[in-house]
Amino acid sequence: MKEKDLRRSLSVLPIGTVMKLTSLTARQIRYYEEQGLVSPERNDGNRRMYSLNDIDVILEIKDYLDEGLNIAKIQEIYKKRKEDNKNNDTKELTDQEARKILSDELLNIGGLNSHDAANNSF
DNA sequence: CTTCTGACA
DNA sequence: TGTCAGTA
Repeated sequence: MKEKDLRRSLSVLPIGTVMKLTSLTARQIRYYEEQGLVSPERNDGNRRMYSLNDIDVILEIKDYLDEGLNIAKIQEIYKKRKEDNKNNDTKELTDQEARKILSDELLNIGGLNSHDAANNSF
């Protein structure tokens, strides 16, 4: 599985492709990099080259944003996720661990929704 | 033509 | 965020 992982980490997509794949504007994509959420390489002429991994991350960012999270929250989530990866560096994620990470992220989302006062209807 | 940085409404 | 300017 390392071959695919390596390929997935190859930065070969110009920002124009990322725009089409994520339905985001170049402005937003660059902004997310500014916030440290993605780290595209800089090949020729100082141009950003994204990897499939980056696409995945950006898509996730878009999802979180859609759920009402701000950049700060997303940064926290990724920071926590990084620490989690440090914890189990040599072994694969068990289903339980994956669940824990996901629920933890969802917890972060739910605990900070200030825009859904209407949700009190249940 | 496509992308980059900085800046302003 | 959108968008314009001046480059590379």
